[in-house]
Amino acid sequence: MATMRDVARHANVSVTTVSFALNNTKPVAPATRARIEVAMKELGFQRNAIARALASKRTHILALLFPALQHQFSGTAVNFFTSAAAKANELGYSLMLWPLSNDAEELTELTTNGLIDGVLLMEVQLDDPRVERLAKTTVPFALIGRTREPGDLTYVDVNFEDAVERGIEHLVSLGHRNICLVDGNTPTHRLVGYGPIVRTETTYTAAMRARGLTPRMFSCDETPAGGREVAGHILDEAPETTAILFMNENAGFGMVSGLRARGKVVPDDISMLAIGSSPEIAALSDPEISLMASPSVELGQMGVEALIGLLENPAETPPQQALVPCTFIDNASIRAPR
Amino acid sequence: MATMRDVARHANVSVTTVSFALNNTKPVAPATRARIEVAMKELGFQRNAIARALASKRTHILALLFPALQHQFSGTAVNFFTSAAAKANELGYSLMLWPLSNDAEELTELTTNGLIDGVLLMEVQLDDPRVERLAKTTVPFALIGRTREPGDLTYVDVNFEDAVERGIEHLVSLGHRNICLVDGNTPTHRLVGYGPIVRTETTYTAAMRARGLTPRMFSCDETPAGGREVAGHILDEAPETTAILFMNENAGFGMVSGLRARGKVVPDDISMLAIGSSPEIAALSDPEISLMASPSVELGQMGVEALIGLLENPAETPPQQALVPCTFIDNASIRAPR
DNA sequence: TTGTACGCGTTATCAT
DNA sequence: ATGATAACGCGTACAA
Repeated sequence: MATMRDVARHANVSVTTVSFALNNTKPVAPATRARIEVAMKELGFQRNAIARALASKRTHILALLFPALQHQFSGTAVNFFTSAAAKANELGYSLMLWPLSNDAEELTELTTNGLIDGVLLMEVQLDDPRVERLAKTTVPFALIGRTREPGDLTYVDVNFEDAVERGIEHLVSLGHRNICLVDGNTPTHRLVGYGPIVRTETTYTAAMRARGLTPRMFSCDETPAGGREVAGHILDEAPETTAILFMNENAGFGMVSGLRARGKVVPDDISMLAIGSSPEIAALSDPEISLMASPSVELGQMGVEALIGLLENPAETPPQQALVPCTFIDNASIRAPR
Repeated sequence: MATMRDVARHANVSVTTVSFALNNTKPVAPATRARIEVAMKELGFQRNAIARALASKRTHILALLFPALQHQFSGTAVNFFTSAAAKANELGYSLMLWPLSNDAEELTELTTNGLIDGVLLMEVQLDDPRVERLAKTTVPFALIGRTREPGDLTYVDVNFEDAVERGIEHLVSLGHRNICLVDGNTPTHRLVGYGPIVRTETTYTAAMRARGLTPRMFSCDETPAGGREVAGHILDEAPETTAILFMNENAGFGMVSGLRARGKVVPDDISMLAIGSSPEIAALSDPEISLMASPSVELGQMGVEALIGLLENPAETPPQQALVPCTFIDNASIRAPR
């Protein structure tokens, strides 16, 4: 591998000048710059990222932290990873993957060994211990999702409130008045408080009341079996239901068949609208489920952008805080009530 | 941040000794080692990964390369990423994500800037240009999947041949004799040759012939719509079919409903067996699809292990080449023919 | 067993 | 506009 010294010699200049030319740190005479560029081509030179990092104290590496134990996390995750990594590359950064068990040690080690410039935190909970821990370090970080009180933390989150509000409005405009909500029900969610679910429940309740309608909430496991079961509950306990709003991708499949088993057809008898699902998964259902699609690609891109912004404009005010709307995709699971 | 110099001073030794103690490079007197450890604790010392890399010429960073444009790639991908990253961490490495467009430049830049120790290549095609390019560099690399002629390249791949063979055997043992194959049909697959599909078709044909049965192959888009369409073709062109072997996760959903639309029920009238699918996705179908589950977690782990083996035992013979079997999960889509 | 001193390939400071 | 030279923090001959 050719080093800057080789290039410098080859071009009859000092390494300093080569560095200036490469980084545009200081003006370099066009003629010398040309010589340098020729030398670089001839030697196939490429700057050593490690030496660069050691001298400049910036590695241009970002860490993507996510819980090692996934729950649902299906179609959206890959899109998210991919778009985040692509955007990072585009901006001259690399993205590192850190599946963390809930071990505190790891996190501190990771953030203090000088390998990374910043951290992107996925699957943020309402009261996330990782956030508190990171806040004590000096490593810049951005959240995907947000805590209960984000303060001036940098974050990018899905605008579930907006999605629920628009979803209900759409259903109501079609004539639905008995709309129930079904969400997930894992131990994690109930214990630590999973933002999307809590915010969705809150918004749902408020949006229904604001229209003089009665909120009816159900929960079930994030499995088709859970969906079949809850379908029965809904028909038993809220038989007047004409539309179901749900943020439980996997259970959706079971709900369709659970309803069918009881003689109810989607969408003829009951409409269904998924919140925060992915188009790929929703399209697998029969009928294809209409959904408020989670903006996973945008989330990945914006998260990276926000973090890099934080790194490169240290004292930016105000902090980057973005709520990204879902996209309504009207497939075949909604129609006006009879 | 405390450096080794600080620790050395604090413990009244030289940095050399600290380094020896940390790396076990040379023996260190128990007493000195104790003093050093105390000093490290008190100062909260942690080695700087970058300086370490610069001096040792090993970054302990691996790159995971995958095509930026995904096709199917759903449930398995997240598991794969996660398990690979976790295994890397466990072995003292970090995993970097590189969604590459098919741009040659990027690849060479990436491999010559000294940032990574080795490369893990995903979604390897039968004649993969990336492999040829990498072979010309000095960067060690391992394949997930394999080329037509892997030679002595290090790779880990799914044993599709075994999965198909076992799948057919299972169906035949239940009495099925008219088993057709459905696979994917994207431009990429047809043009460059996608190993899993080619190998599956070959094995399927051979396995059928070996049993005196007639192979019938169909292809369709990797969408539910594609599945519905091909279901019609199958009923028209091969009405004697009693079982369908398919490696087209998304189309599977469409096939079930396409068959049902023509009055055929899975599994009563026709059995279905997915090859290389994921349990999560297969469970979403109604009935739940029986499958040969892709060993994505093992693949991620083994790929990383193989690569690290290559890095740390430079002249290992023979090269690590592993074929990982699928796991048969018998859900509810198979039964004996009438 | 421990220490001295140099090298790794850049960036950054201070001259010129 | 360009150049010497000192960091950056750690690994490792070589010496003692």
